[in-house]
Amino acid sequence: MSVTTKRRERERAQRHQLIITAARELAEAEGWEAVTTRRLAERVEYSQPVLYSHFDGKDAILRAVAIEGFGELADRLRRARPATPEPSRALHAVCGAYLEFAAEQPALYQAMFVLPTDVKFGHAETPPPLRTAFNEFVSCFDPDDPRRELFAEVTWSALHGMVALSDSGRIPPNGHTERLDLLVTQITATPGGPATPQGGGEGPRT
Amino acid sequence: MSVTTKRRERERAQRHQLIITAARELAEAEGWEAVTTRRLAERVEYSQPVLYSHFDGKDAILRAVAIEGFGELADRLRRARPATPEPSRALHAVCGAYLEFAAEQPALYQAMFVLPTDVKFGHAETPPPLRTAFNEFVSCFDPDDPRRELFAEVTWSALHGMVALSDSGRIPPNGHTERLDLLVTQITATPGGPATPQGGGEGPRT
DNA sequence: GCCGTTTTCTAGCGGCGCTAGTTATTGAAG
DNA sequence: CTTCAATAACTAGCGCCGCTAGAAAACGGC
Repeated sequence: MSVTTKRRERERAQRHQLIITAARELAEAEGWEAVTTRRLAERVEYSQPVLYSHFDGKDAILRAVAIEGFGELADRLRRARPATPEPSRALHAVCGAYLEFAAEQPALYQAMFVLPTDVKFGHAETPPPLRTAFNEFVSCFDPDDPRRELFAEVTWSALHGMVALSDSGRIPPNGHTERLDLLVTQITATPGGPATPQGGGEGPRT
Repeated sequence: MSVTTKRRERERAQRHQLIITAARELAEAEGWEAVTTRRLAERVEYSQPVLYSHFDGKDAILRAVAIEGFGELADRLRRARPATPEPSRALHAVCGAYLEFAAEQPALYQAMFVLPTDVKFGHAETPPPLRTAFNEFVSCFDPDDPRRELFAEVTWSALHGMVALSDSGRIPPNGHTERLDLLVTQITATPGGPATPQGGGEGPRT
């Protein structure tokens, strides 16, 4: 392999990343509906078919953006979760970081969790960063609780619901702090409570 | 106004509904991405421009479908919530009905809560059925609790998160029963648990 | 039976994702 | 230094999209 070939491959890799970044920036600036192959090509200063020499199609570009996002989210959540033994605080920190991430980069979040995708979740071929991100939630719960994954799922669902609903204008975003606080309080609460002794098998059984 | 004019208006109203129903059925059968104005026109056996004499555009048709859905959801939730004083059971019933609704008619649900919309939520001009539906959640909580709306918001968010994530293949749908049970248990739990009577202002103020 | 209004249709615009076929570029052999 | 096969990039175009202008048809009132 000649030295020039090497250079070409390097340039090609750079352009690959350039496309991803351009798509992401364009989406963040004007929304995903503005990200067309024509506009994207114009932005990277190449013709349209060049995109198809790097990706299988528009969906693949979107997927690449999403995967990039998974890594960044995982980093962020890991940094947020302090090595505190107190579960409530750790969970609050992780959930807060999640909401921040979604609020700061709504288009990226959409690519990851809203737009149709064929990225496998909870599967064998799930992107490792995605698993890592989810595990940050799991790690906030008691390691001895066999239901900690379930707790993580419900927590994540609630957060995603908040993000999705506020992002599409279905709930006002200013109540997020209160919702976050309430969510964490309730998810870490012990059922039964002082005032409501609903027998032993509280809740309709799992 | 002549009698024939009346007939024409009646027929026109029927066609209006026909378009909405056709859009809904087509979406439910093949997904919203398959609902194009051309296919829709073909289905109602009129030419494409006729759609635009009934609606301002494709978005308006979608909005009409969503509003129809709000009414049906409100009915469903109202029927589900029994006149039980026990909050946990009522909430479980309403949440269960919500998830059923979403699972049975995923495309309708998407039109209501996922696809971009300009329907006003939590506003003055919010469609009444939508308010009604949301109030079914609110009514599950203690009328004396000033935070019952907040509780309803968080509950709804969590449900929506479950629906959205499972609908797009991001969490497996078979865990829904467990997630529902856990959500209701936690949301109706008293924070602090049996051992921690949390004084008056539990949680970081609202 | 005619005419103005209203309704409906045909045809087409610009833009979409994507691709076939052609041109330009380039590294290496003669 | 020239020539040539291979590679890279482009132009042009396909079928589809949402939407609309202008023609054609249907129809009520006289």
